Parts: sequence; structure tokens; C-alpha cells
Amino acid sequence: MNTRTALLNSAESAARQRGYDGFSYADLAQEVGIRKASIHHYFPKKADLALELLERYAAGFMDDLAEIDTANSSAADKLRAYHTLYRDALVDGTQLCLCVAFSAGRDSLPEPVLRVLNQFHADSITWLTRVLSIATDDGSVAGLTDAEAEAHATLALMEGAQLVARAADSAAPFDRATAAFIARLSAPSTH
Amino acid sequence: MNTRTALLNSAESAARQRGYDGFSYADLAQEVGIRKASIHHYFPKKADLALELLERYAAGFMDDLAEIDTANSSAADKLRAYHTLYRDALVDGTQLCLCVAFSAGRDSLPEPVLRVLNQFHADSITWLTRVLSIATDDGSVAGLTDAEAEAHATLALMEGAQLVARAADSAAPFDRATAAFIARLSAPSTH
DNA sequence: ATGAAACTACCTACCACTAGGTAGGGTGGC
DNA sequence: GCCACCCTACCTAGTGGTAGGTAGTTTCAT
Repeated sequence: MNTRTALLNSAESAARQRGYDGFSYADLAQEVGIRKASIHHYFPKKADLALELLERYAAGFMDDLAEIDTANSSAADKLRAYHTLYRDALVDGTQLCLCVAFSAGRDSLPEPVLRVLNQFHADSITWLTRVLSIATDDGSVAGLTDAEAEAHATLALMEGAQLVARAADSAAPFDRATAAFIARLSAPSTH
Repeated sequence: MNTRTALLNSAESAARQRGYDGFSYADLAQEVGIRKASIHHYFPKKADLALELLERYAAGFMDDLAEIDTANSSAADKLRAYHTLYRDALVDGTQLCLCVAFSAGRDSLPEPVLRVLNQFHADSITWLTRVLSIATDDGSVAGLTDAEAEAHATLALMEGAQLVARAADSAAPFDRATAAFIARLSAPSTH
């Protein structure tokens, strides 16, 4: 594998475990099998690495959302898939969504990284609002009134559920916290 | 003011802004007006400080919950007050609930601190489950089915809403994310 | 009532260690 | 010959933490 990609991969899992301040060039160097100084050849500053890392992550996430859109026809199915995305990102409570991990330590984030982070949130809200609007029309989510308000609530719920799971070092709290949300969705389409 | 208390206060606001790794003895020393080494007189290790800090915070939070219980009779009112607690802790999106701030960087937390953190979550769930059970009976929260599941969801929602607000450095996202929750509560009692 | 002992609350000066980052050199493939 | 790639060696600034000292206060037996 490409050294550059190896560095990004290593940085991603470290950042999702310990946040932006929680991983160092020394860590990456050891894991990738390269000298610390050599990393600067690919990423002159840590800010450069973090920016590319988050951009890659956000892009991948948006791709996943697009794929969810094509693979699932009903709004309820899309939301179930969205939930699975966050659930799978947990990996037994050891890893967070990169955006959750970065949000917490936002004070130490370089400004460009912060912009991408906010863009990620905005894009997530756009997607959720669209799907929840469909759900409002077809009635596949129980008790829906305001799609946009519900979109913000859903995003906060997923991120918060990840956080409590991380604190407990287990995926169980995530499942408990999101059970009520899943219960509101109409039965899966079986075509 | 007591030097010890001044140190705890300074540490609290710093930790709620930047997490456990994000504040140093040097920072505290400067803010309190004392030499760095002198802090060790009160708190030999940073772990000691963090433990006492979180214990104080958790105790204060539980006191607030007890006060909410006596000051509000209806379940809906109690939940509104609970929401206000998290909302007020934000301070324009610059400060998080200490437990949210600590959860994110849980890897660097000393083990005793982690225990108090998990206890805080457990106590919160207990309180929420009790209040939501009452709400299930008196019907003051719309669309309630499982009180305990809803308790976990509510905690995750509050913590997640704080997190997105922190990322945006504004309280507005918190209000948007929790609007749907508030809308489910029956009208305030006016006696 | 007084003087020694002990304690509180700070200080200066330092430790070992890690962080991100830099300067400059070697080497192998196009 | 060039340049991507990786190296050794080093820097500055910070981290939590320690050693040892010093005023001022409290305690207490004589």
C-alpha cells in the first residue's frame, strides 16, 4: 500500500479513538514503519494531514449517503441504513465518527479543518431533511411534524449516542439510545 | 476566594472548553496567579484534580436534579427544566457539560475519573427513567412508549446537541436539535 | 507565657519526556 | 541529472512532576 494512504489510514483510526490532540507524528511513524521526519514529506504540517483526513472522510460519508439513496426506496429504509452507518463506525465503542471526535476538541482544530467539519454537519442536515420530508409525506416515520427540526435532532442523537458508547467503551449504549428512533420507523420494505 | 476552589473553577471552565488534555497546570497557574509547582501542593497529580473536579461537578448536577424534582410537579415541567440545565451549560457554545468534554477524550482519562463519569451517566439514566415513567402514566409527553429507551435517547440527544453546538461555536444548533423534544412536552403548568 | 515543633502555603529551579517542525544528506529509479 | 522518498540529527516549546527551601501560622508541653 501507498505510504501516503497508510499514513492517512493510521491517522484516521488514531484520531477516531483519541481526537485531534490524541495522535502524534511519532505514533504514525511507528505504525507505518517510517521515521517521524519523513511524514513531513507528505504532510508538511499536522494541519495539512488533518484537513486531508477530514476531507477524505467527509467525501466517503457523502458517497455512502448517495449509495443509501439508490439502494433504498423508502424513507424508513434510508433512515435505517443511515443509523447502521453510525452504528458500524463505532467498532465496539472504541472508534467514533471522525466528526464527533473532532467536534469535541474543536479548540485545537486548524481553521480550514473546522470549515470542513461545519460543512459536513450542513450536508448531513440537508440529506436528513430531504429524507425526513419524504417520510412526512408517506408517513413512514411515526410522530413526524417538522422535518428540519427532526433532522437536527437525528444528527444530535447519533453523535450523542456515539459519545456515550465511547465513554462506556461498548456499543450497547448506542443501541439503547437509538432504539426508540428505530422503533418509530415503519416496517422494512420486502420487495 | 479559597485558592483550592479557584483552581477547581479555573480547571472546570478550561476542561469544559478544551477537554482533559486541553488544559495544563501552567494555564491554571497563570489564571489563578500562583506558580505552577504550587498547584501540586493541592493536587499532587493531574488525575487527583480531574477526579475531584468531576466529583464536584457530578454532585452539583445531581443536586440540580433534586431541586428540579421539588420545584416542578409535572413530568413535562421537570423535563423542560432538565433541558434548560444543558442549555445553560453551553454559554454561547463555548462550554460543554464536563461529562461531554471528558467523554470525548476518554482514552486519556485516569481510571477513577472514568468510573465517576460512568456513574454520572447511570444516575442520569435513573433520573430520566423515573421522570419519563411518570410521563408515560400521565401522558404529558407525546408518543412515549418505553420510558427507559427514551431516557437513553434523551441523554444522548442532550449530549449530542451540545457537541454540534460546540462545533459551530453557537448555541443555536442546540436549540434546533432539541426543539422537537420540547414540542413533545405538554403545556407548562401555571399554578 | 513562651519556645520548639509542626503545618500551611507558597516559592525557585530543575527533571525527563514529548510535541510539531526543520536542515540537510543519501540513494535509487526514470 | 533530477527528484521522489526516506534518513539522521537537531531545535524550540511545552508537558506533568520533583526537590528542596522559606515565610507565616498554629499547636502544645513546659
